[in-house]
Amino acid sequence: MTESFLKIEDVAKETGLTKRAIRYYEEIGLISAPQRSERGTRLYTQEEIEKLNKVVLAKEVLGFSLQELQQFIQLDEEIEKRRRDYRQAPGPKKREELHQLSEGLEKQINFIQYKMEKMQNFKHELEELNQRITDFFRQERQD
Amino acid sequence: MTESFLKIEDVAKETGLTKRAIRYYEEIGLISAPQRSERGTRLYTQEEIEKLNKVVLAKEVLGFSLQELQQFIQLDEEIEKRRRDYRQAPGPKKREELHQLSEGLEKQINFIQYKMEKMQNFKHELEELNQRITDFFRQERQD
DNA sequence: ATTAACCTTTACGTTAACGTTAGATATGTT
DNA sequence: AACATATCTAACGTTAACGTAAAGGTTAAT
Repeated sequence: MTESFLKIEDVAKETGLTKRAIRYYEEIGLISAPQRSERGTRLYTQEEIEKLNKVVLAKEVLGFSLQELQQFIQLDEEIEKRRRDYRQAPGPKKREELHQLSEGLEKQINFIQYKMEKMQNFKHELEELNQRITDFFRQERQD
Repeated sequence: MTESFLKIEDVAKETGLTKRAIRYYEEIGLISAPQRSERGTRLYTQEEIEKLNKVVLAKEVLGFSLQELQQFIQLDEEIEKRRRDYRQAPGPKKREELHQLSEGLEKQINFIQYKMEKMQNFKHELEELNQRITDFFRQERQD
């Protein structure tokens, strides 16, 4: 019946990570420590799995190191926190922090934009090469 | 007067790599060995620099490992070779090779496409976060 | 009740991609 | 000619991101 706690192997299967990697991510503080059962077994929530999936995606797709990811996550969490804390009462110092957060975000956005443009170029080159090959076959059929 | 040979430090400056990295890339076969002076000093051509710059770009932007890059480069070189060799006389076995090249290219293209889509999603998320922050400031100005 | 299959921590091993140091030449400058 | 610089090879060092093995405890099933 009590079905909602997930052990580490379930998490591993859902994220594609190994159990070792998951523990390692926790060890270096990339993800926060999950709840434990009375005997010490790690129990994960669905939310934590989604967080891990995000990590995996950002790592594999963006090619970020775990250190870089840590900064992203930190950014993300601070924003979440701010959103809760200062909904009605953003003090004057906090506004400065918000500005800095925004600047950090813009930097990251530009960086991704830059990467995407370069990737587009690269893709274009590959497509041109492939076009030449298929052109060759087409030409041959007209023999 | 003889100005056209570039020593390794020049290459390092133009590519942003270290001398060690350049020798290492040669060592693992990522780039081919350049000419040497009589006494053994590596002498690079402009073409080789451009090749290295491509490597740097692909590594940093695409987040590829040197192993993955090796496959890309191999692909690229084989295509170049084929283009010279079989312009008029593509034997029957070679046509099979061409097909395989094309398949390899398409895989890589799809892979890049996949990456770009995920990056787009990621970028969107960051932009939404940033939007919330700037929205907050805008709202405040209407106080 | 004894396997089998999990979980845990601890700790040493591994691979990629270089960094660093050493020792021997080479080149360029005054 | 001497001196600072740069180049070479060879070899050991380093860091990140885990892999793997050992030793022990728990739970599930036969």
